[in-house]
Amino acid sequence: MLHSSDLLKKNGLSITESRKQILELFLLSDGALSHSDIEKKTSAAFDRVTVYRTLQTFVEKGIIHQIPTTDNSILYGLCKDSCEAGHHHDEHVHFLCNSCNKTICLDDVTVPHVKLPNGFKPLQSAMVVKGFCDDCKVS
Amino acid sequence: MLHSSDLLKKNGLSITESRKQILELFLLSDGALSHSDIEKKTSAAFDRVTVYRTLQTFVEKGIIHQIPTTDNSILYGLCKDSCEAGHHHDEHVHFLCNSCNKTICLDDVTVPHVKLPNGFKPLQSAMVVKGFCDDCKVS
DNA sequence: GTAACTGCAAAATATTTGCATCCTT
DNA sequence: AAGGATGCAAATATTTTGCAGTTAC
Repeated sequence: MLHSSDLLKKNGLSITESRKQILELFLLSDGALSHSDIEKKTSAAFDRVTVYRTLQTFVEKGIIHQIPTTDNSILYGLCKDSCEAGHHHDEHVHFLCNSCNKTICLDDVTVPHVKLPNGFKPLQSAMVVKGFCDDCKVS
Repeated sequence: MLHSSDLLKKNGLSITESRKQILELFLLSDGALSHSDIEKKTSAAFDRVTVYRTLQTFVEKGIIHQIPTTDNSILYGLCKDSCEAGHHHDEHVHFLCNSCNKTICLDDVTVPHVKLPNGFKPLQSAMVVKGFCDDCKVS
């Protein structure tokens, strides 16, 4: 298991309490996290501003990526190893469970290519599927 | 061309100045609009609160739909005729242009089905493709 | 006339910025 | 020791709520 300190070091970031703990949350979480999730899970141990700045830094370094949502919030998910600074490989499908409300990165499900109208040049795609996850499905 | 008053009437909404003008914006716009787009385009003729409530009403009635974004904002796009209250048919692809920054509903491009891991039950999918649109493409 | 809609005020919430202090290297 | 990261204060922005006055039907 990759430890948070290693991951920080690998990305040229200095190792601080807030970065370690916030990154640890992502490593342990099975779903994506929002800013407020992080505040709750760290019991507001860190200043709100620090959380904003830490998340921003992680996104810039390619440690986490942003997941599109239809409410006005941003969700963040851990990137796979293959992500690099400024060059996200986040073309996997995100799954949002209507029951437990977790958002899960389906790292192994890649976003399919679609045929666009003439003249449109696609560069990257994101996909969010809603439904019931494996734990919540009615079988 | 469908007129805003007809569309309001069809959805059982009373016809007011703000609803007419905001809906007109959507009918004339070639891209999706955010709350602040609407404030700008109406020159703040209406109270900010009215805009919030109008957009919410339109979403409930199925006149517009929300488009997922990775910044913390909500974009709204006009629904096709087939949308009904509480039952959106917005499974089309949304295109976000990196150059002109417009978000366009590609009504004719439906979101493809993806094979999910065992146990996941999909109900609806959303897809956003980024790139260059027809107007901005480098040819 | 009545129910629904709007605008205003204000509260609640979220985000950004500047700066002094502290911590990592 | 030096540069970067944090916390605090405060400014700014966004969203929600209650209520009184106005408008559509």
